Order: sequence, then C-alpha cells, then structure tokens
Amino acid sequence: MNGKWLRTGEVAEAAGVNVQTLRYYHRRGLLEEPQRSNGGHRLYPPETVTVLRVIKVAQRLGFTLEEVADLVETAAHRHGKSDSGLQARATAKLAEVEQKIADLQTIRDTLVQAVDAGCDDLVACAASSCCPLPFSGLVDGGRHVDPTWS
Amino acid sequence: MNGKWLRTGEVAEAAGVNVQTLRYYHRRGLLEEPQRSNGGHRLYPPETVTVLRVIKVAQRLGFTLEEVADLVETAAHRHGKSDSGLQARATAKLAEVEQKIADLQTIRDTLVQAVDAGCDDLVACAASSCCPLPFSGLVDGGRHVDPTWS
DNA sequence: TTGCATCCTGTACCGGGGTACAGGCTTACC
DNA sequence: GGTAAGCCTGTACCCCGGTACAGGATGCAA
Repeated sequence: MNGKWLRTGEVAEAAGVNVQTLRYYHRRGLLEEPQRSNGGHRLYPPETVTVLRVIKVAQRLGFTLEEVADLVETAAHRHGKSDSGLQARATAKLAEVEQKIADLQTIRDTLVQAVDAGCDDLVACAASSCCPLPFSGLVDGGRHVDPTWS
Repeated sequence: MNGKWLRTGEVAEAAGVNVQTLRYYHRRGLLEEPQRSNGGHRLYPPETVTVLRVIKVAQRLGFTLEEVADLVETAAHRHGKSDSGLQARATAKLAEVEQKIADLQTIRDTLVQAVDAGCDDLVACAASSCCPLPFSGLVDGGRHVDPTWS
C-alpha cells in the first residue's frame, strides 16, 4: 500500500512543516508514533504527509490542535462505523467563524468611523463627546467577545 | 483638575479590569507609574480610568498591547503638535482587519462546502478527489496567512 | 489600638502553537 | 572506515495577554 518509508526530515519537508513541529504533534497526540529503524530513527509511511496536510487544513478552518487531535482520533477509531461527528463539529465551527466575522465587521466599521471623523488622539477623543469610538459601551458590553480576537 | 485620588482597586473596578492586569500594564509601559502614598500605595488620578478605557477600545480595534503602548506614548509626548499618526495607524489596521475578514470568509465558505458535501472523515476526504477541502492548496499557498488567525 | 481589607513586591503559571539548543547516536555516501 | 548530515532525547525558551500565589506592609474604621 505504501512506497518506501520516509524519514522525519522528508516528511516535514513534504508537508511543509518544521521537524520540531512534527515532534510537537507527537507529544500532542496528533500523530501516532511510527515504526523505528534499528537505530531508533522514525520511519513514516507516506500517508503521514496526508495526515499532516489534514491537520494544517483543519487548523486553517479554525480548529485548535486539541480539536484536531480529537477529530483525527475519532476518525481513526471508527473505521466505517459512520458519524465521526465531523459534520456536527464543522457546523459548530461554522457558527464560531461567523461570529468572528461579525465581530470583525463591527471593528472595521468602528475603524472606518474613526478615520472618517478624523480622530487623532484617543485620549482626547475619549474625553470629548463627538468621537465615534465606543469608549463607554465596550467596557461594559464588550466583555463576552472571544478573547482570542482582541 | 481632578477630584480625589483613586487606589489601585478602585481604578481597576471603575475600568472593569483586574488589579493584576493594571500592574501588568505598568510593566508593559502602557500606564505611567502614578504618585504614591507615604506607605507606597499607588494613588491614581481619575483620568487613568479613561486611559484604561482607551486601551481596551484600542485592543478591541485589533491593536496589540505593544501598538497601544506606542499609540499612547506618542499621544502623550506631542501635546498639540498635531499628527499622532493615529490616522495612519488606523488606516493600516483597517487593511489588516479587512484581510482577516476576507480570510475568515474563505474559511467559512470552505466549512460550508464541507458540510454540504457531507464530508465526515478528513483523512478519507483528503485521499479522495471529490472532497471540496483544499488539502493541497493550503499547504503551499496558505502559509502567508496571519498565524494568529489559524 | 486592634483587626481586617487592601495593597505592595517578586515570581511562577496558564493556554496556544510552536522553536531552539545541547549532547550524543545513526545513516549514508565516498 | 571515515566523515558529515541527519536524527535522537530532554529541556528550555519564545510571544501574547494575562492570572495566581506567597509573604509582608499599609490604610482605615470601630
């Protein structure tokens, strides 16, 4: 099923990933420990490159490494039993992403207003009432926002 | 010009910020060290609350603490000399935010496609050619994306 | 004056996603 | 068989934005 074994550096190179990152993924449980040579060097099947690409895509889709680990593990253990939960997770992630987009659009609109209004000193603006920046509003109302987007 | 002095806890409370965070901001150079009581307790002027609100708003607009520190320091040192650079920075930040929105929209579209296509196993999808997920594309082309949005 | 809340400093830790370095062993090629 | 590149392990460090804890000192009110 597979051609020849790949060494750590080859897998990393092929997947566009740092060698240290590969080890990091092993520690995090995202990759299974592969076979070893007699001398203890890891020997990966070529599929590992695909798995790494999958990890990168999932990250790109907004999943944390922990979520990716969960996703990959679930997929590995079911083998055709159907429903890895990917559908549900993707749907949930979609809602998160849409929320983030909405938050960013608010931020964008606020920036546009600040630029249009010619604000040039935040501290002065905060003291005057003609500034469009939401100095009072956000402190009270903006604290439920996902902190990773601050 | 100012009423009475505020203690650390009062400032933190008024600005909706943790006391430790206040100290952290001092360390980061976002806040000047205020006066002290004879016993060494900090005594803040009421304006500090405004400065903290400004910091929070700026963070919310996507500025890092380092950028905020820079912004606040510039504003503090010019005193009417005009042009704090806020306009330029806000414009630059606006471009960043718009890029992030565009990235997230791509991500959203991809998630929607994955859901619509009924993908239920990333590794399997990566191997088949009918999956909408960009397994090969992103590894090569997606690496210039702001890593904080991964 | 006593007692408790608040504040002080320094230092360590959290999560998320890695990266770097030291010191030694293996592999591959000439 | 020699040598250099590559790999191994463990551990420490990076950024970012805080948060927590320990062990004292101070402030304020009763």
